[in-house]
Amino acid sequence: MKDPRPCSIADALALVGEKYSLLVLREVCLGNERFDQLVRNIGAPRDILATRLRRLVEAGVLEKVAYSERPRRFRYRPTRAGLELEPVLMTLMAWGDRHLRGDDGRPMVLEHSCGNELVPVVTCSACGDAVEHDDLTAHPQTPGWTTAGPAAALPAAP
Amino acid sequence: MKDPRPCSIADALALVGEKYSLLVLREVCLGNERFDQLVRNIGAPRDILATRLRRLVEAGVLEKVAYSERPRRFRYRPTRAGLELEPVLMTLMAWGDRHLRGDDGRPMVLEHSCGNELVPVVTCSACGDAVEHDDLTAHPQTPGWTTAGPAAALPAAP
DNA sequence: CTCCGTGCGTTGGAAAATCAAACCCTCTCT
DNA sequence: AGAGAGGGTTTGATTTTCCAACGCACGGAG
Repeated sequence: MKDPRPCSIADALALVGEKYSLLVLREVCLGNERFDQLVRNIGAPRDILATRLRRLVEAGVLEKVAYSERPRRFRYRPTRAGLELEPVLMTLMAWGDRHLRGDDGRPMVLEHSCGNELVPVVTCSACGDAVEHDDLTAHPQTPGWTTAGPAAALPAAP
Repeated sequence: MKDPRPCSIADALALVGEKYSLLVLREVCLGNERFDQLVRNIGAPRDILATRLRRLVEAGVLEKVAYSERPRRFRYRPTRAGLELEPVLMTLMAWGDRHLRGDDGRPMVLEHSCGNELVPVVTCSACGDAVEHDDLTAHPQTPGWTTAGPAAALPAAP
């Protein structure tokens, strides 16, 4: 996943965008932290899951903790960085609920501590308003890149 | 990507979780809607990109619109459903900014209409508070599934 | 002690997806 | 006629995925 455009979305996806990675996060956030639970609940091949887990641990998203010596058994816990991926999961789930099923009911409902069913809304931390597409302006920080592309329509000849 | 657990996160990922799909969304949301722009800005092989675009169009996330007859030329525009994936992109970008770079500056800054740099926060639409992991309780809606797994620790024999 | 079951992976070979480069077609411009 | 842009498709090599089977370390039952 090499992306010509410098971009944190691409960088994040290079890490957690591989097949099953976000589902691993879903499970550990639900409290299912053991290898076999992950295999059963995600349906991933064991070898692939092992590979993903290694990567997520080395990236600091998960933590491999022994919950038993002799026999040595491990569980995978989300780190702070891992927990901070939950907003991604929530918005993804909300999108799936809205657009991928025809009111046959959601397969999972999240309850917020306020007592209501969680409907996640992305807001601007500065003004508190819900963020709409039209309210955004993108400012690339890398010289040579615009929102349109690399040195957009390069004018001068070499 | 068959997931044993009934889950909108898995369903959403089955559609937009393939390599490059979310980057396509990023580009069209930035206004880069032509095939060649997508190839250049994403760095995907042309054939794969063509495949992804077909899938996203047929799923109703993108719309293929001719912007020129003779020669026939197309652009890909986000539908309403496509635009509603932006919260996913925003939270993903924010996460990447926070955890994947050591303050060498973000590659892209989004400005909100309120005049401030956008820092996206996921809030509960009911109470308006920012959502933390510990504030959530999961309620599976599918009989046979708990947060722990399928018929968690099946007790009775067949 | 031997067999069974659990937990956590690794191994091997077949099947599928990805990749890069080349190719094709349709127009336009010079 | 030739060159170039736009929008893909084809080809063949390289990677990944997949899945079943195996390995190993233990604990308990018979």
